[in-house]
Amino acid sequence: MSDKIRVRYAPSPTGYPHVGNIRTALFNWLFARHHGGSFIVRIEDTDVARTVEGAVEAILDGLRWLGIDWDEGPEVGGKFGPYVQSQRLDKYKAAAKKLIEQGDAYYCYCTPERLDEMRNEQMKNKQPPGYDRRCRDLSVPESTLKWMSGMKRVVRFRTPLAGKTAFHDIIRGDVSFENSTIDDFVIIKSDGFPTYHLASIVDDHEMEITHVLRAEEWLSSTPRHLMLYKAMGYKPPEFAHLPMLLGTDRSKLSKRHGSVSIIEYKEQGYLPEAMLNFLSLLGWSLDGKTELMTVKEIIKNFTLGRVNSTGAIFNIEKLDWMNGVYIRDLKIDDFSQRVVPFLERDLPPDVKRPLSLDYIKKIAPLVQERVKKLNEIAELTEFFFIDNLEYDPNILVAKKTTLETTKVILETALKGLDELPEFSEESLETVLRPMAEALAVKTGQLFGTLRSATTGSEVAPPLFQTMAVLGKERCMKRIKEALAVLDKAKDKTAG
RNA sequence: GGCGCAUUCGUCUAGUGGCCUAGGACACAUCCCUCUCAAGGAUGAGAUCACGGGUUCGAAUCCCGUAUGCGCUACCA
Repeated sequence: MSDKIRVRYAPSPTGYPHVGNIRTALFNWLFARHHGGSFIVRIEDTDVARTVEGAVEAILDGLRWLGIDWDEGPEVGGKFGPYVQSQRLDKYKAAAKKLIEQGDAYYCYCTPERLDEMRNEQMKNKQPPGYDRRCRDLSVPESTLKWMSGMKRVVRFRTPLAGKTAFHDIIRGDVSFENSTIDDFVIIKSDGFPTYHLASIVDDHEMEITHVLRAEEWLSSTPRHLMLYKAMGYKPPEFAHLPMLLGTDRSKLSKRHGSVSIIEYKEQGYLPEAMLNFLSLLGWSLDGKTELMTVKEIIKNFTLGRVNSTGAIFNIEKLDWMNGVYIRDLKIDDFSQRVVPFLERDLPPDVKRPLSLDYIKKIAPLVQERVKKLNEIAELTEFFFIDNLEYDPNILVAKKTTLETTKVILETALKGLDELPEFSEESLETVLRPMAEALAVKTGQLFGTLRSATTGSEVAPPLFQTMAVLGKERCMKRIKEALAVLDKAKDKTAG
């Protein structure tokens, strides 16, 4: 590995950026950065029918969000460009032409219908499905005649009928396949576009890729790629097939397992640094003990030797925990700023926008250690932003107290607060704690009732801090409203 | 069906022949702290290392077989 390492991430823009895919990108990037090599992004848009508009942008956004930067590729260019396969068709055509001329590939005129029929027949007879090589030995005149008559054709690779194709996978060790189990696969489709097999080997060669790190699902097609490298006279790169990301049922992670797009995780309020840390631990480990690491530390320690070969279930509970750790670790100003877009998005529409950053900075410390995801914050802090609380009288009355005592509690508190010269966490505590004793109720009962009155909820951040942020005026107003609600409830029970 | 890869607590993993009566983390349980919720601290439960054979003085670790899971088997990547 003394030569400069060059790796690539080659997504196909057929939809949202899947986390499994992004994990592959991450491992490539970590590997490149660890070794001081280059990380290249190449768009593999050779399937015209499945290409989705906006997918490229979404994929690049996902990478940018995580802080994965690329040295060559879309937007940044590079000396091996273009980095979009649909703009490199001439290269694949030239490669196919060379293969045909050498006798390593041939035109096939079989129709999709015929191939379908053939496969069904093979399945019915419990034969391994595969192309029956009908066009393999078509003579040049025969082929030309079919072409002139307007028949569609593809180009297939002439797979050796015997022998073995063996290679060394960095993660899995020595792997070998019988050539007889590999059929004559298509390299150029009838629309003139190459298949992945041809396009990737041509590009990997031209872009001087030294290591191909991709998901395990590609392991079985590696012998095809090796055959192509050999036929083209190219030196193949090293291969490392990464373990796959699995859903909870151990099948390949997909939409039906829940959120799979990296963008969805961003929108739910996962921190990119937490996501990156978590993803890096799916199939790789430092020592089995160290789990919380900065990107720098991960890069410093990332080696293929510590990548394991077993598929990993995407365990969202652990991600949630880790995200909570990262949230708690944030400096308060940083945390406040990250919270802003989530509050802007999630708070009720009648809350006036734009929100005040100064006000958010006061609220933020109260919830920072209470959330695992940023999208939980709006619900937790809504009472700081809305004008009118809706009280459930039941939550105002603390456990083991009566409606009457509750009224006394609120009235006493109201008086006590009114006399407070200064409305701060400390002053509130000094006046409220003795008040419980004077009222002969437990602090929990007093604080609970006040919490419900000032926040409208039984669960909220610590009382004194919360009230201090709310301010004297709002607290008093809310306590009065609570009292009114209590009166109404009393009338109802009486009447 | 064929071919390939994989198999350590529910989950992510450590382990590369003796340090393993298998370690860490998440989740879970109990307790402590406590104005609720969190956070934090402590403790605990949880794995006959898929199974069966070998090799070896000694195996989670090496070999073989079986089972199971997953992947591929497209003019998708």
